[in-house]
Amino acid sequence: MLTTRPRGTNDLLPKEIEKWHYLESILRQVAALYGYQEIRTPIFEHTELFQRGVGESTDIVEKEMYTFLDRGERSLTLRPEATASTVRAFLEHKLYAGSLPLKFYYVGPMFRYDRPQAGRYRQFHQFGVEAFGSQDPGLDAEVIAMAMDIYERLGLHDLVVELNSVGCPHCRQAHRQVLQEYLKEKVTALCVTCQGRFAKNPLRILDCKNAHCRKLVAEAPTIEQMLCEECRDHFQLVQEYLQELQVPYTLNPSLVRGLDYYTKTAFEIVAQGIGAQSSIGGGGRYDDLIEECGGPAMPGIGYAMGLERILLTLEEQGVVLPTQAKTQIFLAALGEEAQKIGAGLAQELRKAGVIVERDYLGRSLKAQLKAANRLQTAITVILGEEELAKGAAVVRKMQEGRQKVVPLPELVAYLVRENKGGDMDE
RNA sequence: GUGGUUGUGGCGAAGCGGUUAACGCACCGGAUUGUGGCUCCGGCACUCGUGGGUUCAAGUCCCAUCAGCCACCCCA
Repeated sequence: MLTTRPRGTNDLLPKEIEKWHYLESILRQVAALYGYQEIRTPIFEHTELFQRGVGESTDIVEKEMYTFLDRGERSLTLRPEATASTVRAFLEHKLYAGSLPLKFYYVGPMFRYDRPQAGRYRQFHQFGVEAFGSQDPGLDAEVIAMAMDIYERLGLHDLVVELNSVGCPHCRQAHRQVLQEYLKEKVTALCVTCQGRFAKNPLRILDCKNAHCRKLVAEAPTIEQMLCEECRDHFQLVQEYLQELQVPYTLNPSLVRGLDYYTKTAFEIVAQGIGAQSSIGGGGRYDDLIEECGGPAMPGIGYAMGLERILLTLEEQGVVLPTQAKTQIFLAALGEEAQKIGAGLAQELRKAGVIVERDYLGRSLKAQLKAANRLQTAITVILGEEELAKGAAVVRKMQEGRQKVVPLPELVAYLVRENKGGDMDE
Protein backbone atom coordinates (compact mmCIF):
# COMPACT_ATOMS: atom_id res chain seq x y z
CA MET A 1 0.00 0.00 0.00
CA LEU A 2 2.84 2.31 0.86
CA THR A 3 4.14 2.14 -2.68
CA THR A 4 0.94 1.95 -4.66
CA ARG A 5 -1.09 4.92 -5.74
CA PRO A 6 -4.76 5.19 -4.81
CA ARG A 7 -7.17 3.45 -7.13
CA GLY A 8 -8.01 5.33 -10.30
CA THR A 9 -5.21 7.87 -9.94
CA ASN A 10 -2.15 8.32 -12.10
CA ASP A 11 1.40 9.51 -11.74
CA LEU A 12 2.49 11.65 -14.63
CA LEU A 13 6.09 10.61 -15.15
CA PRO A 14 8.63 12.74 -17.01
CA LYS A 15 8.18 10.61 -20.09
CA GLU A 16 4.56 11.67 -20.55
CA ILE A 17 4.52 15.06 -18.89
CA GLU A 18 5.82 16.80 -21.99
CA LYS A 19 2.58 15.98 -23.76
CA TRP A 20 0.67 17.59 -20.95
CA HIS A 21 2.76 20.73 -21.14
CA TYR A 22 2.17 20.95 -24.85
CA LEU A 23 -1.55 20.26 -24.52
CA GLU A 24 -1.90 22.87 -21.80
CA SER A 25 -0.01 25.44 -23.84
CA ILE A 26 -2.45 24.99 -26.72
CA LEU A 27 -5.40 25.27 -24.36
CA ARG A 28 -4.17 28.52 -22.88
CA GLN A 29 -3.30 29.89 -26.27
CA VAL A 30 -6.74 29.17 -27.72
CA ALA A 31 -8.47 30.43 -24.59
CA ALA A 32 -6.69 33.73 -25.06
CA LEU A 33 -7.73 33.86 -28.72
CA TYR A 34 -11.37 33.56 -27.75
CA GLY A 35 -11.11 36.01 -24.89
CA TYR A 36 -11.31 33.67 -21.92
CA GLN A 37 -9.39 34.40 -18.74
CA GLU A 38 -8.14 31.83 -16.33
CA ILE A 39 -9.80 31.28 -12.99
CA ARG A 40 -8.46 29.00 -10.27
CA THR A 41 -10.87 27.87 -7.63
CA PRO A 42 -10.27 25.51 -4.71
CA ILE A 43 -9.94 21.78 -5.28
CA PHE A 44 -12.61 21.27 -2.61
CA GLU A 45 -15.79 23.16 -1.86
CA HIS A 46 -18.66 22.97 0.59
CA THR A 47 -20.55 19.80 -0.27
CA GLU A 48 -23.74 21.80 -0.54
CA LEU A 49 -22.44 23.69 -3.57
CA PHE A 50 -22.34 20.55 -5.68
CA GLN A 51 -25.58 19.19 -4.28
CA ARG A 52 -27.37 22.34 -5.30
CA GLY A 53 -25.33 23.17 -8.35
CA VAL A 54 -24.86 19.83 -10.05
CA GLY A 55 -28.18 18.48 -8.83
CA GLU A 56 -29.28 16.07 -6.11
CA SER A 57 -30.57 13.40 -8.46
CA THR A 58 -27.48 13.19 -10.63
CA ASP A 59 -25.16 10.19 -10.50
CA ILE A 60 -22.32 12.52 -9.62
CA VAL A 61 -23.97 13.69 -6.44
CA GLU A 62 -25.69 10.45 -5.58
CA LYS A 63 -22.71 8.16 -5.73
CA GLU A 64 -19.55 9.67 -7.13
CA MET A 65 -18.44 12.41 -4.77
CA TYR A 66 -15.39 12.38 -2.56
CA THR A 67 -17.01 13.88 0.51
CA PHE A 68 -15.35 14.20 3.89
CA LEU A 69 -15.59 16.08 7.17
CA ASP A 70 -12.70 18.34 8.02
CA ARG A 71 -11.46 18.86 11.57
CA GLY A 72 -14.02 21.59 12.04
CA GLU A 73 -16.85 19.18 11.18
CA ARG A 74 -17.51 20.91 7.86
CA SER A 75 -18.68 18.70 5.03
CA LEU A 76 -16.38 19.27 2.09
CA THR A 77 -16.20 17.64 -1.31
CA LEU A 78 -13.39 17.26 -3.81
CA ARG A 79 -14.71 18.99 -6.91
CA PRO A 80 -16.29 16.56 -9.40
CA GLU A 81 -16.50 19.34 -12.00
CA ALA A 82 -15.75 23.03 -12.09
CA THR A 83 -18.83 24.84 -13.32
CA ALA A 84 -20.36 25.06 -9.85
CA SER A 85 -17.12 26.42 -8.42
CA THR A 86 -16.79 29.00 -11.17
CA VAL A 87 -20.34 30.17 -10.59
CA ARG A 88 -19.70 30.30 -6.85
CA ALA A 89 -16.58 32.43 -7.28
CA PHE A 90 -18.40 34.66 -9.75
CA LEU A 91 -21.11 35.27 -7.16
CA GLU A 92 -18.87 35.45 -4.10
CA HIS A 93 -16.78 38.20 -5.64
CA LYS A 94 -19.85 39.87 -7.14
CA LEU A 95 -18.26 39.91 -10.53
CA TYR A 96 -21.71 40.26 -12.07
CA ALA A 97 -21.55 43.89 -11.00
CA GLY A 98 -18.89 44.56 -13.63
CA SER A 99 -19.09 44.47 -17.38
CA LEU A 100 -20.64 41.42 -18.98
CA PRO A 101 -20.37 38.89 -20.36
CA LEU A 102 -17.57 37.39 -18.35
CA LYS A 103 -15.60 34.53 -19.83
CA PHE A 104 -13.51 32.16 -17.72
CA TYR A 105 -11.43 29.11 -18.40
CA TYR A 106 -9.90 26.58 -16.03
CA VAL A 107 -7.58 23.60 -16.16
CA GLY A 108 -7.15 21.19 -13.32
CA PRO A 109 -7.92 17.93 -11.59
CA MET A 110 -11.46 16.74 -10.88
CA PHE A 111 -12.51 13.83 -8.70
CA ARG A 112 -15.21 11.26 -9.18
CA TYR A 113 -15.56 8.00 -7.30
CA ASP A 114 -16.20 5.80 -10.34
CA ARG A 115 -15.02 2.34 -11.22
CA PRO A 116 -11.90 2.97 -13.31
CA GLN A 117 -11.78 1.80 -16.91
CA ALA A 118 -10.34 2.92 -20.24
CA GLY A 119 -10.50 6.71 -20.29
CA ARG A 120 -12.03 6.94 -16.85
CA TYR A 121 -10.14 7.74 -13.69
CA ARG A 122 -11.01 8.85 -10.19
CA GLN A 123 -8.72 11.81 -10.50
CA PHE A 124 -8.82 13.19 -13.99
CA HIS A 125 -8.16 16.54 -15.59
CA GLN A 126 -10.47 18.91 -17.34
CA PHE A 127 -10.09 22.06 -19.31
CA GLY A 128 -13.27 24.04 -19.49
CA VAL A 129 -14.76 27.41 -20.22
CA GLU A 130 -17.72 29.26 -18.75
CA ALA A 131 -19.33 32.39 -20.18
CA PHE A 132 -21.78 34.24 -17.98
CA GLY A 133 -24.33 36.87 -18.96
CA SER A 134 -25.28 36.21 -22.55
CA GLN A 135 -28.06 34.18 -24.10
CA ASP A 136 -26.89 34.79 -27.63
CA PRO A 137 -27.19 31.55 -29.65
CA GLY A 138 -24.12 32.73 -31.52
CA LEU A 139 -22.17 32.22 -28.33
CA ASP A 140 -23.40 28.64 -28.07
CA ALA A 141 -22.09 27.99 -31.54
CA GLU A 142 -18.84 29.79 -30.86
CA VAL A 143 -18.20 27.77 -27.76
CA ILE A 144 -18.62 24.55 -29.76
CA ALA A 145 -16.42 25.94 -32.52
CA MET A 146 -13.79 26.81 -29.96
CA ALA A 147 -13.72 23.26 -28.64
CA MET A 148 -13.33 21.95 -32.17
CA ASP A 149 -10.64 24.53 -32.84
CA ILE A 150 -8.64 23.13 -29.94
CA TYR A 151 -8.99 19.55 -31.13
CA GLU A 152 -7.98 20.50 -34.64
CA ARG A 153 -4.92 22.41 -33.51
CA LEU A 154 -3.85 19.37 -31.59
CA GLY A 155 -4.15 17.33 -34.74
CA LEU A 156 -7.27 15.33 -33.94
CA HIS A 157 -9.66 14.33 -36.66
CA ASP A 158 -12.83 12.30 -37.23
CA LEU A 159 -14.62 13.82 -34.28
CA VAL A 160 -18.36 14.09 -34.15
CA VAL A 161 -20.27 16.96 -32.61
CA GLU A 162 -23.56 15.72 -31.24
CA LEU A 163 -26.09 18.43 -30.64
CA ASN A 164 -29.41 18.62 -28.90
CA SER A 165 -31.64 21.04 -27.08
CA VAL A 166 -32.96 19.97 -23.72
CA GLY A 167 -35.26 22.98 -23.60
CA CYS A 168 -36.13 25.16 -20.67
CA PRO A 169 -38.02 24.07 -17.55
CA HIS A 170 -41.32 24.86 -19.28
CA CYS A 171 -40.89 22.73 -22.35
CA ARG A 172 -39.10 20.08 -20.39
CA GLN A 173 -42.07 19.75 -18.10
CA ALA A 174 -44.36 19.46 -21.10
CA HIS A 175 -42.09 16.87 -22.70
CA ARG A 176 -41.90 14.91 -19.50
CA GLN A 177 -45.66 14.65 -19.31
CA VAL A 178 -46.06 13.60 -22.91
CA LEU A 179 -43.24 11.12 -22.51
CA GLN A 180 -44.67 9.55 -19.40
CA GLU A 181 -48.01 9.35 -21.13
CA TYR A 182 -46.37 7.58 -24.05
CA LEU A 183 -44.38 5.17 -21.88
CA LYS A 184 -47.15 4.42 -19.41
CA GLU A 185 -48.18 1.16 -21.06
CA LYS A 186 -44.63 0.12 -21.85
CA VAL A 187 -43.09 0.57 -18.42
CA THR A 188 -43.11 -3.09 -17.50
CA ALA A 189 -41.27 -3.94 -20.71
CA LEU A 190 -38.42 -1.57 -19.94
CA CYS A 191 -35.19 -2.61 -18.24
CA VAL A 192 -34.99 -2.38 -14.47
CA THR A 193 -33.06 0.88 -14.37
CA CYS A 194 -35.43 2.49 -16.82
CA GLN A 195 -38.41 1.43 -14.74
CA GLY A 196 -36.79 3.35 -11.94
CA ARG A 197 -36.18 6.31 -14.22
CA PHE A 198 -39.81 6.41 -15.35
CA ALA A 199 -41.01 8.43 -12.42
CA LYS A 200 -37.80 10.18 -11.47
CA ASN A 201 -36.22 11.19 -14.75
CA PRO A 202 -38.01 9.75 -17.80
CA LEU A 203 -35.73 11.77 -20.07
CA ARG A 204 -32.91 9.38 -19.30
CA ILE A 205 -34.88 6.48 -20.72
CA LEU A 206 -34.32 8.00 -24.15
CA ASP A 207 -30.61 7.63 -23.55
CA CYS A 208 -30.68 4.00 -22.39
CA LYS A 209 -28.13 1.76 -24.08
CA ASN A 210 -30.29 -1.34 -23.62
CA ALA A 211 -31.30 -2.57 -27.07
CA HIS A 212 -34.79 -3.48 -25.95
CA CYS A 213 -35.40 -0.10 -24.39
CA ARG A 214 -34.10 1.61 -27.49
CA LYS A 215 -36.64 -0.20 -29.58
CA LEU A 216 -39.51 0.73 -27.28
CA VAL A 217 -38.40 4.32 -27.22
CA ALA A 218 -37.64 4.71 -30.91
CA GLU A 219 -40.98 6.31 -31.64
CA ALA A 220 -41.24 8.26 -28.42
CA PRO A 221 -41.89 11.98 -28.57
CA THR A 222 -38.56 13.80 -28.59
CA ILE A 223 -37.83 16.97 -26.70
CA GLU A 224 -37.35 18.68 -30.01
CA GLN A 225 -41.00 18.22 -30.87
CA MET A 226 -42.00 19.71 -27.56
CA LEU A 227 -39.76 22.77 -27.45
CA CYS A 228 -41.47 26.04 -26.69
CA GLU A 229 -41.21 28.81 -29.22
CA GLU A 230 -38.29 30.52 -27.56
CA CYS A 231 -36.28 27.37 -27.19
CA ARG A 232 -37.05 26.29 -30.72
CA ASP A 233 -35.90 29.61 -32.12
CA HIS A 234 -32.77 29.46 -30.05
CA PHE A 235 -31.99 25.93 -31.21
CA GLN A 236 -32.60 26.91 -34.81
CA LEU A 237 -30.25 29.86 -34.52
CA VAL A 238 -27.52 27.82 -32.87
CA GLN A 239 -27.59 25.54 -35.88
CA GLU A 240 -27.52 28.43 -38.31
CA TYR A 241 -24.53 29.87 -36.50
CA LEU A 242 -22.79 26.52 -36.53
CA GLN A 243 -23.20 26.38 -40.28
CA GLU A 244 -21.84 29.89 -40.52
CA LEU A 245 -18.83 28.86 -38.45
CA GLN A 246 -18.47 25.75 -40.59
CA VAL A 247 -18.77 23.33 -37.75
CA PRO A 248 -20.35 20.06 -38.89
CA TYR A 249 -22.67 18.48 -36.36
CA THR A 250 -25.25 15.76 -36.04
CA LEU A 251 -28.48 16.11 -34.14
CA ASN A 252 -28.91 13.60 -31.38
CA PRO A 253 -32.37 13.92 -29.86
CA SER A 254 -31.52 11.44 -27.14
CA LEU A 255 -28.47 13.32 -25.92
CA VAL A 256 -29.22 13.99 -22.28
CA ARG A 257 -26.46 15.43 -20.23
CA GLY A 258 -26.22 13.93 -16.80
CA LEU A 259 -26.03 17.22 -15.01
CA ASP A 260 -29.26 18.80 -13.95
CA TYR A 261 -28.35 22.35 -14.75
CA TYR A 262 -28.40 22.22 -18.54
CA THR A 263 -31.04 24.15 -20.47
CA LYS A 264 -31.50 24.56 -24.21
CA THR A 265 -28.21 23.70 -25.91
CA ALA A 266 -26.48 20.48 -24.94
CA PHE A 267 -23.62 19.00 -26.91
CA GLU A 268 -21.01 16.33 -26.76
CA ILE A 269 -17.90 15.72 -28.81
CA VAL A 270 -17.21 12.07 -29.48
CA ALA A 271 -14.05 10.32 -30.65
CA GLN A 272 -13.64 6.79 -31.96
CA GLY A 273 -11.21 4.15 -30.85
CA ILE A 274 -10.51 5.02 -27.24
CA GLY A 275 -12.95 2.56 -25.72
CA ALA A 276 -16.42 2.90 -24.34
CA GLN A 277 -15.72 6.27 -22.75
CA SER A 278 -15.65 8.04 -26.06
CA SER A 279 -16.84 11.50 -25.10
CA ILE A 280 -13.83 13.80 -25.14
CA GLY A 281 -15.78 16.92 -24.36
CA GLY A 282 -19.22 18.18 -23.67
CA GLY A 283 -21.20 21.06 -22.39
CA GLY A 284 -24.19 23.24 -22.82
CA ARG A 285 -26.21 26.17 -21.69
CA TYR A 286 -27.32 26.64 -18.09
CA ASP A 287 -29.61 29.63 -17.98
CA ASP A 288 -30.96 28.94 -14.50
CA LEU A 289 -27.89 27.78 -12.63
CA ILE A 290 -26.59 31.15 -11.48
CA GLU A 291 -29.94 32.09 -10.01
CA GLU A 292 -30.24 28.61 -8.51
CA CYS A 293 -26.96 29.22 -6.71
CA GLY A 294 -28.26 32.39 -5.16
CA GLY A 295 -27.21 34.90 -7.77
CA PRO A 296 -29.07 37.19 -10.13
CA ALA A 297 -31.07 35.67 -12.98
CA MET A 298 -28.37 35.36 -15.56
CA PRO A 299 -27.70 32.93 -18.41
CA GLY A 300 -24.53 30.97 -18.83
CA ILE A 301 -22.89 28.45 -21.10
CA GLY A 302 -19.80 26.31 -20.93
CA TYR A 303 -18.09 23.07 -21.73
CA ALA A 304 -15.43 20.85 -20.34
CA MET A 305 -13.05 18.48 -21.97
CA GLY A 306 -11.22 15.52 -20.49
CA LEU A 307 -7.49 15.87 -20.91
CA GLU A 308 -6.72 12.18 -20.41
CA ARG A 309 -9.20 11.27 -23.11
CA ILE A 310 -7.76 13.84 -25.49
CA LEU A 311 -4.31 12.37 -24.95
CA LEU A 312 -5.71 8.87 -25.48
CA THR A 313 -7.30 9.95 -28.73
CA LEU A 314 -4.10 11.62 -29.87
CA GLU A 315 -2.26 8.40 -29.24
CA GLU A 316 -4.95 6.35 -30.96
CA GLN A 317 -4.74 8.61 -34.00
CA GLY A 318 -0.97 8.44 -34.02
CA VAL A 319 -0.45 12.16 -33.52
CA VAL A 320 3.08 12.98 -32.38
CA LEU A 321 3.30 16.03 -30.17
CA PRO A 322 6.35 18.32 -30.12
CA THR A 323 8.73 17.46 -27.32
CA GLN A 324 11.09 19.43 -25.17
CA ALA A 325 14.56 20.35 -26.35
CA LYS A 326 17.24 17.71 -25.90
CA THR A 327 20.54 17.96 -24.11
CA GLN A 328 23.04 19.65 -26.41
CA ILE A 329 26.38 19.18 -24.71
CA PHE A 330 27.70 16.59 -22.30
CA LEU A 331 30.60 17.52 -20.09
CA ALA A 332 32.76 14.56 -19.23
CA ALA A 333 35.27 15.29 -16.51
CA LEU A 334 37.89 13.03 -14.99
CA GLY A 335 39.25 13.66 -11.54
CA GLU A 336 38.44 16.14 -8.84
CA GLU A 337 40.13 19.13 -10.43
CA ALA A 338 38.47 18.51 -13.78
CA GLN A 339 35.08 18.05 -12.08
CA LYS A 340 35.37 21.49 -10.56
CA ILE A 341 36.37 23.16 -13.79
CA GLY A 342 33.67 21.20 -15.57
CA ALA A 343 31.03 22.42 -13.14
CA GLY A 344 32.08 26.00 -13.82
CA LEU A 345 32.03 25.45 -17.55
CA ALA A 346 28.59 23.90 -17.43
CA GLN A 347 27.31 26.90 -15.57
CA GLU A 348 28.79 29.35 -18.09
CA LEU A 349 27.32 27.40 -20.97
CA ARG A 350 23.88 27.26 -19.37
CA LYS A 351 23.96 30.97 -18.82
CA ALA A 352 24.70 31.28 -22.51
CA GLY A 353 21.55 29.24 -23.19
CA VAL A 354 23.10 25.86 -23.93
CA ILE A 355 21.50 22.75 -22.47
CA VAL A 356 24.31 21.00 -20.65
CA GLU A 357 24.45 17.73 -18.77
CA ARG A 358 27.38 16.32 -16.82
CA ASP A 359 28.34 13.39 -14.64
CA TYR A 360 27.61 13.39 -10.93
CA LEU A 361 28.71 9.86 -10.15
CA GLY A 362 32.45 10.03 -10.70
CA ARG A 363 32.11 7.50 -13.49
CA SER A 364 34.76 6.34 -15.92
CA LEU A 365 35.26 8.22 -19.16
CA LYS A 366 33.75 5.28 -20.94
CA ALA A 367 30.64 5.39 -18.80
CA GLN A 368 30.35 9.13 -19.24
CA LEU A 369 30.56 8.86 -23.01
CA LYS A 370 27.96 6.15 -22.87
CA ALA A 371 25.71 8.49 -20.95
CA ALA A 372 26.34 11.23 -23.51
CA ASN A 373 25.46 8.83 -26.26
CA ARG A 374 22.22 7.94 -24.55
CA LEU A 375 21.32 11.59 -24.33
CA GLN A 376 22.14 11.94 -28.02
CA THR A 377 24.19 15.07 -27.49
CA ALA A 378 25.90 16.46 -30.56
CA ILE A 379 29.01 17.32 -28.61
CA THR A 380 30.81 15.87 -25.64
CA VAL A 381 33.55 17.87 -23.95
CA ILE A 382 36.27 15.79 -22.33
CA LEU A 383 38.14 17.35 -19.46
CA GLY A 384 40.95 15.15 -18.26
CA GLU A 385 44.29 15.51 -16.59
CA GLU A 386 46.20 15.49 -19.87
CA GLU A 387 44.07 18.28 -21.28
CA LEU A 388 44.11 20.30 -18.10
CA ALA A 389 47.87 20.13 -17.99
CA LYS A 390 47.85 21.86 -21.36
CA GLY A 391 45.06 24.23 -20.34
CA ALA A 392 42.70 22.75 -22.90
CA ALA A 393 39.82 20.35 -23.39
CA VAL A 394 38.82 17.82 -26.01
CA VAL A 395 35.70 18.65 -27.96
CA ARG A 396 34.24 15.51 -29.49
CA LYS A 397 31.55 15.59 -32.14
CA MET A 398 29.65 12.45 -31.42
CA GLN A 399 28.10 11.76 -34.80
CA GLU A 400 31.28 12.03 -36.84
CA GLY A 401 33.37 10.61 -34.04
CA ARG A 402 35.93 13.34 -34.63
CA GLN A 403 37.46 15.47 -31.94
CA LYS A 404 39.80 18.40 -31.50
CA VAL A 405 41.63 20.11 -28.69
CA VAL A 406 40.39 23.58 -27.75
CA PRO A 407 42.19 25.88 -25.25
CA LEU A 408 40.10 26.54 -22.14
CA PRO A 409 39.89 30.33 -22.57
CA GLU A 410 38.26 29.88 -25.97
CA LEU A 411 36.11 26.91 -25.01
CA VAL A 412 32.81 28.53 -24.07
CA ALA A 413 32.73 30.80 -27.08
CA TYR A 414 33.70 27.90 -29.32
CA LEU A 415 30.99 25.64 -27.93
CA VAL A 416 28.31 28.30 -28.14
CA ARG A 417 29.24 28.82 -31.77
CA GLU A 418 29.30 25.11 -32.55
CA ASN A 419 26.00 24.60 -30.80
CA LYS A 420 24.30 27.27 -32.90
CA GLY A 421 25.72 25.71 -36.03
CA GLY A 422 24.34 22.39 -34.94
CA ASP A 423 20.93 23.91 -34.54
CA MET A 424 20.97 25.17 -38.09
CA ASP A 425 21.63 21.70 -39.39
CA GLU A 426 18.48 20.35 -37.82
C1' G B 1 -22.24 -0.82 -7.34
C1' U B 2 -22.19 -5.46 -11.02
C1' G B 3 -19.51 -8.68 -14.45
C1' G B 4 -15.16 -10.52 -17.28
C1' U B 5 -9.88 -10.86 -17.31
C1' U B 6 -4.89 -10.44 -15.52
C1' G B 7 -1.09 -9.92 -11.44
C1' U B 8 6.52 -13.71 -11.97
C1' G B 9 13.22 -8.91 -11.57
C1' G B 10 13.01 -1.72 -13.97
C1' C B 11 10.10 -3.42 -18.57
C1' G B 12 8.37 -7.60 -21.78
C1' A B 13 7.75 -12.70 -20.88
C1' A B 14 8.48 -18.59 -19.96
C1' G B 15 7.31 -21.90 -16.11
C1' C B 16 0.79 -24.64 -15.09
C1' G B 17 2.54 -29.62 -8.24
C1' G B 18 8.55 -31.78 -7.21
C1' U B 19 16.33 -30.44 -7.39
C1' U B 20 19.87 -23.80 -7.81
C1' A B 21 12.69 -19.45 -11.15
C1' A B 22 14.13 -19.82 -18.60
C1' C B 23 14.84 -16.03 -22.10
C1' G B 24 14.73 -10.95 -24.38
C1' C B 25 15.23 -5.67 -23.44
C1' A B 26 17.10 -2.21 -20.03
C1' C B 27 20.82 -1.35 -16.37
C1' C B 28 26.00 -2.09 -14.24
C1' G B 29 31.06 -3.87 -15.12
C1' G B 30 34.91 -5.88 -18.30
C1' A B 31 37.37 -6.97 -23.17
C1' U B 32 40.02 -1.08 -24.74
C1' U B 33 44.67 0.80 -16.80
C1' G B 34 41.21 7.97 -20.64
C1' U B 35 36.95 7.57 -25.39
C1' G B 36 30.20 6.21 -26.87
C1' G B 37 27.00 3.89 -30.57
C1' C B 38 28.46 -2.58 -33.09
C1' U B 39 30.35 -7.30 -31.07
C1' C B 40 31.82 -10.64 -27.17
C1' C B 41 32.11 -11.94 -21.81
C1' G B 42 30.28 -11.40 -16.87
C1' G B 43 26.75 -9.39 -13.13
C1' C B 44 21.65 -8.26 -11.91
C1' A B 45 14.44 -12.28 -8.51
C1' C B 46 16.53 -16.10 -0.46
C1' U B 47 11.43 -15.09 -4.73
C1' C B 48 6.59 -15.31 -8.02
C1' G B 49 0.51 -8.71 -5.76
C1' U B 50 -0.99 -9.67 -0.43
C1' G B 51 -3.09 -13.00 3.42
C1' G B 52 -4.81 -17.68 4.54
C1' G B 53 -5.59 -22.95 3.24
C1' U B 54 -4.77 -27.97 0.72
C1' U B 55 -0.30 -31.12 0.15
C1' C B 56 5.37 -34.92 2.14
C1' A B 57 6.07 -30.79 -1.52
C1' A B 58 2.90 -24.62 -4.44
C1' G B 59 4.91 -19.39 -8.69
C1' U B 60 2.05 -23.68 -10.12
C1' C B 61 -4.40 -26.21 -6.74
C1' C B 62 -8.42 -23.70 -3.44
C1' C B 63 -10.40 -19.36 -0.77
C1' A B 64 -10.18 -14.34 0.49
C1' U B 65 -8.28 -9.62 -0.37
C1' C B 66 -5.90 -5.68 -3.02
C1' A B 67 -4.57 -3.74 -7.67
C1' G B 68 -4.28 -3.26 -13.21
C1' C B 69 -7.03 -3.77 -17.66
C1' C B 70 -11.88 -4.12 -20.10
C1' A B 71 -17.25 -3.81 -20.17
C1' C B 72 -22.09 -2.38 -17.83
C1' C B 73 -23.68 2.15 -15.54
C1' C B 74 -22.46 7.12 -15.96
C1' C B 75 -19.58 10.69 -17.99
C1' A B 76 -14.63 14.14 -19.28
